[in-house]
Amino acid sequence: MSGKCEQCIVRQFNSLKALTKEELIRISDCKTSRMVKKGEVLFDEGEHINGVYCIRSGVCKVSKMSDNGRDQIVHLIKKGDLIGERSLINNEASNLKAIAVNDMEVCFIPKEEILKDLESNTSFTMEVLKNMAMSLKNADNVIVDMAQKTVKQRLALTLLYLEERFINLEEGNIDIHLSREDIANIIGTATESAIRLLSEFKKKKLIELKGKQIAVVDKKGLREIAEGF
Amino acid sequence: MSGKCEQCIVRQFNSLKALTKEELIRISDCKTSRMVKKGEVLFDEGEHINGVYCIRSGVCKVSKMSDNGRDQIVHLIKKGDLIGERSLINNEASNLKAIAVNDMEVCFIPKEEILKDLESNTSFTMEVLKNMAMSLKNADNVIVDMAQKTVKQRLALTLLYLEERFINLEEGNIDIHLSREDIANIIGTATESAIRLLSEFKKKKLIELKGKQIAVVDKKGLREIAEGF
DNA sequence: CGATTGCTTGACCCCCATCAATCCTCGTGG
DNA sequence: CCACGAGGATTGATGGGGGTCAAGCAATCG
Repeated sequence: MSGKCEQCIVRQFNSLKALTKEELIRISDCKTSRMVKKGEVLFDEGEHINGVYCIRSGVCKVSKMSDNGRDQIVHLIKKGDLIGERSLINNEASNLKAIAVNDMEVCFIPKEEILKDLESNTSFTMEVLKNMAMSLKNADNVIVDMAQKTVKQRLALTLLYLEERFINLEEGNIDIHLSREDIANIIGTATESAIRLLSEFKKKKLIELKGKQIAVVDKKGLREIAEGF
Repeated sequence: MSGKCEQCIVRQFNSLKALTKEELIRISDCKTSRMVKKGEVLFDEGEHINGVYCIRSGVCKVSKMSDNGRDQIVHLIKKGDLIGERSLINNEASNLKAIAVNDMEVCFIPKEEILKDLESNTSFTMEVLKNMAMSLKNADNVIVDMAQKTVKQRLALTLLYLEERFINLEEGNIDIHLSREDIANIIGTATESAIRLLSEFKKKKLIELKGKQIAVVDKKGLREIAEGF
């Protein structure tokens, strides 16, 4: 069922592109592939992942449960992304939960193999390091936005982000089906608040709601809102 | 004025501990030391740092300006910490500003030297990687807290954090002089709100305010507040 | 076609941002 | 040595954002 890593296009999008052909063949031999259906849990908080997932297709939401019982979504992972490096590197159980937003195909590479390459292939390690540095910078930005911006601003930011990462070029829609609750859990607010603001944005012709799909119409308008008029 | 890295205790606290004696001597020869007075800027947003700072003494607050004109403090850096790795690794200008909270003594190690060691010393690279992974996990937690917790909860968390990292064992105080505005800028709220909550905590005997110093009295009580009663 | 789940809107109220006024605490210079 | 000014700390008043509860509506599914 699973193909060969050497021929897999997906790896061009992540750190694995720094591996040599030999390393890829070795990885290919020990990896396992797996389908994850929409709504299924890829891994849960507290679980030892013991490896890295490489996403071949589909999208998953990565969240953490807060004390108040609400899930906060901290990442959206899609085709070409790696996930699980952090827990692997500091050798801890995952502090995050990953749930498929639509059907996914993922490859699992066991810990030892990745560690072997991290030890021996410097340019691979540097790639991983670069990715982490980017994620870290990104996380700092999110912290600032969460701390300083209103819910309305955060929704505008989130829509722009979703448009950028998940646009369907043919239809102009945001091409993942997130529930209103999911959206609320990205921006960190109550579902009702998110809904109300969405309909406000719609009224102002900033977005369109085609059935359940969301399409960004006025990027500039959203950007202005996100930055505070 | 500056000592030798090989003999510097501070490096035990950060990734530099993974360097060999020879590497340390080389670093020692090309590093520069510098005093930064309270309130002075170590580096600013948009600045190319071109190296890494190793903090020998003192504390600095690392912040990012939000669109609304308020500084959000995202890190507090103290003795033994390294800062600047991220910008170095992805070769970008800093997106953060660092200001000394009290007088500091810092060593600056130029970019090329660090990169040289990253390329050649795997265990050093892995140390850096581990640190990043930890920071990243931490950042995710902060995002969740910012998104989901009330200002009161965030203040309780912040006080516990400050107590843990900056306690003065003799006096039981939190041993850095942060202004009320600084504290507000950590939790992401207005100065007045922070002040009001501090005096509420004092009334409930959770903390004591000795002059400008803050001392945590009832950790358990604060923890309960932080988790939502 | 019930029934469960998700979406939407209304009503209510509390938290918190904002503006304003006062007090406190220094450092500085007369 | 004291007076004064400036910046920080504190408290009060006020209004709006957004969380929560509740009810009605649409959609999906066995």
